[in-house]
Amino acid sequence: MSLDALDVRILRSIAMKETTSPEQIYQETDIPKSTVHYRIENMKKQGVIKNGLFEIDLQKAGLGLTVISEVLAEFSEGYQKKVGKALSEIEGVTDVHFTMGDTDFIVISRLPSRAMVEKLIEEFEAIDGIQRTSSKFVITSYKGDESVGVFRDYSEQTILRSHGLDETGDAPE
Amino acid sequence: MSLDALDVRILRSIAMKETTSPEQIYQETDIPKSTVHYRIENMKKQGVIKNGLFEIDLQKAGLGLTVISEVLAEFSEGYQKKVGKALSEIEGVTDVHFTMGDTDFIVISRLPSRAMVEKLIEEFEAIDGIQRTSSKFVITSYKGDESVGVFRDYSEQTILRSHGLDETGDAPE
DNA sequence: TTTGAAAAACTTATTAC
DNA sequence: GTAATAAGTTTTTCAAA
Repeated sequence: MSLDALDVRILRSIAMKETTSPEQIYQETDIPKSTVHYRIENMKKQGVIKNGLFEIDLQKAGLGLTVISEVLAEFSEGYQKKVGKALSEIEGVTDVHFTMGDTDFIVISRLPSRAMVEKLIEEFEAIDGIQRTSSKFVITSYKGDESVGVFRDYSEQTILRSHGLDETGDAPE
Repeated sequence: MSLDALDVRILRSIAMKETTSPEQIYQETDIPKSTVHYRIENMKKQGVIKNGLFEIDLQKAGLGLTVISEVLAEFSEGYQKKVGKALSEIEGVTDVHFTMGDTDFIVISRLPSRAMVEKLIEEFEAIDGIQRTSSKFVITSYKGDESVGVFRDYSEQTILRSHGLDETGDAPE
């Protein structure tokens, strides 16, 4: 199953406006209620949308690659908050935990493809105060592999590309 | 803000039946629709429930302690799946990722209190094939500190106790 | 705070384009 | 895939306890 531009716009709207109401999704996206309804039912059938709370299956939504990173930052007054926020804003990052001990941050990211990992690491290292990062790939997630809010964490473009589509929703030539 | 027995039953029902519909919650819990509605509105006002998709604020729900554990397991045929499942079933565990590299599993748990950490580690180490674990506390989560499904991961008892209540929902003598 | 019943709002199905 | 409408359900409100 592959999502198209309409699906992605609907899923993003669900995540951004935090609603599942066809009426509200219509107001946000201008996609007619009846179409919204039709698409959502389809995505349910195909397992992309998992329940009445509209949890998203990350695999099926094209975000099947999970990366766990340890991020070491240098100490300076108030650095923790600044770095924490900067990490949170990187596309694909879904969890940022500041921990006790020598590692500082544990960051979890969901990406469409291996190609985006390099970009992710670069963005980590571009943050002022970050000293060192160490990332590992997740092979299988036995728990915690769905999410309600992920679509907040990506541009429409990124998701479309992960399904082999350009911004219009057509396959690029 | 503190949840009571009714709130907890409603939140669990939302997580288990995967719905936010007052009608369905009523069928599961026997709490009248209008009461369900009243309680949900209250929890929204207080920030326990965060949006139309009913994401739960873990802090406010009494699950504010996050623990990240590395779990090293010994290799044997098919051990990965067995251990992954066993880890997933431990109360409080919300994420289990099997990774490339020497660490094997990264496990994330949400707990009501420090008192439950010891129990958690014991349960890890009781699993057949687990060699070594290393856990750290999360001090602040800059992202990823809400969840739709958490209430699936606890018994009603555990949540009630974390709010200083016994199984009837009354404060114990 | 709880509740049952009434009113209001919304979703879903249907039809035609 | 869209649009409009009608039918069916559901949520939400409300006044009383």
